[in-house]
Amino acid sequence: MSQVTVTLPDGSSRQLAAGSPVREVAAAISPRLAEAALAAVVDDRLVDLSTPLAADARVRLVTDKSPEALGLTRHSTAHLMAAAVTALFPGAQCGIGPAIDEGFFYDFVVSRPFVPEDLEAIEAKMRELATADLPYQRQSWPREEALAYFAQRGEPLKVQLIQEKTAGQSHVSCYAIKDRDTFVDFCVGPHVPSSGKLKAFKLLSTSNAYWKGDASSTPMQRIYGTAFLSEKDLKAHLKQVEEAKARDHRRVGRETGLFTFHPWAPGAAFWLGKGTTLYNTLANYMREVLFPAGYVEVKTPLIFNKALWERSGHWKHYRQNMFLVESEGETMSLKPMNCPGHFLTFASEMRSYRDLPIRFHEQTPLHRNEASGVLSGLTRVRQFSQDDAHCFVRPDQIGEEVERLIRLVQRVYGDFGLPFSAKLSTRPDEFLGDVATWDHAETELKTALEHAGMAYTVNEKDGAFYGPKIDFDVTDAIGRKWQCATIQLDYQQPENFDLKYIGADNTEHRPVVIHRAIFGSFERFIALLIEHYAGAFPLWLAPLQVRVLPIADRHAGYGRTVVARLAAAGLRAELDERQEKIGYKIREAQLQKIPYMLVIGDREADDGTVAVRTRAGGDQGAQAVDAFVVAALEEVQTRRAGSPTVGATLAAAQSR
RNA sequence: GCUGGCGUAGCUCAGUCCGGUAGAGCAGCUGAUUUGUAAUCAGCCGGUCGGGGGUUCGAAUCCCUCCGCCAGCUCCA
Repeated sequence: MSQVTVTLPDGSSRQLAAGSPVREVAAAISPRLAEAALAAVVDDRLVDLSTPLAADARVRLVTDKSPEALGLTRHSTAHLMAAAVTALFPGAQCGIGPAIDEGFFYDFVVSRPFVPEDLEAIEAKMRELATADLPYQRQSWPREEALAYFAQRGEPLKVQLIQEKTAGQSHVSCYAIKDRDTFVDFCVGPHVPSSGKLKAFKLLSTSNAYWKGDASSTPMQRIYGTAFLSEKDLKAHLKQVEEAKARDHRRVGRETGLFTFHPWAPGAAFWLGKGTTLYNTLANYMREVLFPAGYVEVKTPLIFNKALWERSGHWKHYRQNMFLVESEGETMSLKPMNCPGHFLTFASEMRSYRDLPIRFHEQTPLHRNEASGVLSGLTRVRQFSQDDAHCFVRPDQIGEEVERLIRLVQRVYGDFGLPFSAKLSTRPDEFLGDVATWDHAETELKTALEHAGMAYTVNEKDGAFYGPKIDFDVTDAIGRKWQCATIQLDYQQPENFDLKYIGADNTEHRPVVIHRAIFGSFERFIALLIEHYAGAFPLWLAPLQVRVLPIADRHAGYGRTVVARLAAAGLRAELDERQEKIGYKIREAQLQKIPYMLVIGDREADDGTVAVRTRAGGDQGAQAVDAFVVAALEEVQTRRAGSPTVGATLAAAQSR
C-alpha cells in the first residue's frame, strides 16, 4: 500500500497509509491527542478528523486550545440543537444554523412559536444526546439521492439549499447524528467527531426570522444559544451578558436622570438637566478640538425644499427615511444629513485654491424616519445630532487631510481612554467614477493610515459607491465594539452640486469632499460612554461633579459657602440639605454615581475643611476646601479617566 | 415595516389563566428625629389598569383595533 507523508507544525513528519483518516495522525502522536482532537487543518483547510489523507500534506490538529475550536464547537452545537428539535417537534423543518460571534442559532419552521419551556426541553434533550456521545458522521451523498431524501423527509428548504449551493456537483456533503432516529443535515462542516465533545452550551432566546432574511419569505422561528469549550468560559460569558444588562444606557440613563422618552415622540430623547449638561460638555469639547484644527462651525437649515434632495440623490435613494413637510403647496423635508447644506454653503461664494481645505462643522439636529421596529434607546433614534463635518479639498490635499483626520480621531479617543481599530473599505463592484481615481484615493488613504501609525484591516469592495472610506471601531470596557468614526471620500456630490474652486491656473476645478465624524452621533456616543463607564463618568464629564452633604441642619450654612466656592471655581456642585442621616445621603449620591461627596459637620465647619469621599474609594479624610478645588480642577483639566483619590491627585501634582 | 413578547401608581412588580369595582416595596408629601461615611420612624397622597371600540348585569382580566416598549428580522450549507 502506498504511503503519504504528513508534516506537523513542529516540522517533524509521520508516514501513514494513503487514505488514512486524519484522526490516525493524532493517534500516531499520542492517545491523549487522539482524545483531545476536534478537527484538523490540512494544508490550511479546516476538515473533519474523518477526512482521508490522499496525498502528502501539512497537518495541524485542532484541539480546544486552537483558535478554530470555538466556531467549530458552536456550529456542531447548532446541529445538536437541530437534532433535538426534530426529535421533540416532529414535522419541524430546518433552515440554516451557523456559528455567530456570540454563539450560534438555528432557524426552524414549526407549527407554533417556541416558548421558554420549549427551550428547557430542547436543552435537556441536547444534554441527553451529548451524554450519549453520538458520532457526527460525514457522508458524501449522490446529489440526486440527497435531494430525494430531503424532499421525502419534508424539508423543502434543505432541498432549495442543495439546489442553490451545489449546482454542478455530483455529490453533496451531509452529516448524520446517529440516534434512534438518525438526524441528517446538509452541511459542508466540518464538525467535532462526536456529540460528547460538546459540554458547555446554553439556549438563550427565541425570535422570529425569515427564510434568507426576506420578510416576504417563509416565516421561521430562530433559537439562539451559545457554546464554549469549557463550563468556565460559558459562565464567564453569561456573567458578561449580565454585566452588559446592568450597564444598559436606557436603565442607567433613567436612574441617573440623564434623559427620558415619551410615546408621543418615539425615537427622540428628552434630555433632562444632567443629560443636557453631559451633551453640552461633549459638544463643547468637540468645538475645542475642532476650532484649532481649522474647522468653521456653521448652522444650516433644518428643513429644505425637495429640490435639494432631488439634486443630492436622497429623494431617489433615501426618501422612505425622510420626514416630509408640506408648506404652501411645496414639499419640504427635515434634513437627514448635513452634506447638502454644506455643499450649498460651499457654493455660496467663489473659492480659491488658496482657501482649501475648507472645513464645515455642524451639530444641528438631524431627523431620519427609521422603521418603528428598529428604534432602540439612544443607539437607534429618529432625531439626533452628529459631530459632522465636510472637508473640501483639492485632489492633491487628500492624503494630508486624511492623515490629519486620523490623528484627530486618535486624539479624541485617547481623551476618553477608548481603544479603537481602523478598517479601510475599497472600491465596490458598483461604483461611480474611473478606476484610476479610485486607485489613487485608496493609495492616499493607506499612506495616511501608515503615516499616522494606525494599524488597519481592509474590507475589500465595502466602500460606498461614491468613494472609499475608513471606519473606526471603538472597544468599550466590556469588550464590545461600536462603530463610531468614519472618514469617507466623495467624488460624486461635488459633481452633483457643481462645486468648484479657481485654481492657480485661473480655471475652475472640482474639489473632493471628505465626509467625517468622530463621535458619530452624540446620542449613540453618549450611550457608548454610559455603558463604557457604567454611568460613573470621569470628573470632566460627570454632569454633577460634587455633592456637599451636611451632617445636620446647622451645617447647611457652611455647606452653602462651600458650594459657592466650588461653583465659582467652575465645578458643578450642589448641596443636599434634606433632613436625612449622612448614610442615606451618601447612599443616594453613590447610586447617582457622583464622583465626589464632601461631608461637612462640626469639625469641618470649624476648620474650613471638607471630608472628601470618592465614589470609588470611600472616605479620603479631611482637606482644606482650596486644596480640594485645586485637585479637582486639575482632574477636570487632564480629563483623567476613573476617579482617583484627591490625595493621590495632589501627590501627583506635587511630584511634577 | 414584519414576527413574538410585554404595557397595572414616578420606578420595580403582584393581581389576568378561572370576569365581581386594584395591591406591595421604593420614590413623593407631612410630622417626629439633628443625625459622622451605602437606606431613622410614623402617617398620608398617588392608578382613565397604554388609547379607542366590543361582549357581559358586571371587564385590569375575554374579543377587535390603534399606540408605545423589548427582542429578533442571513454573521449565509
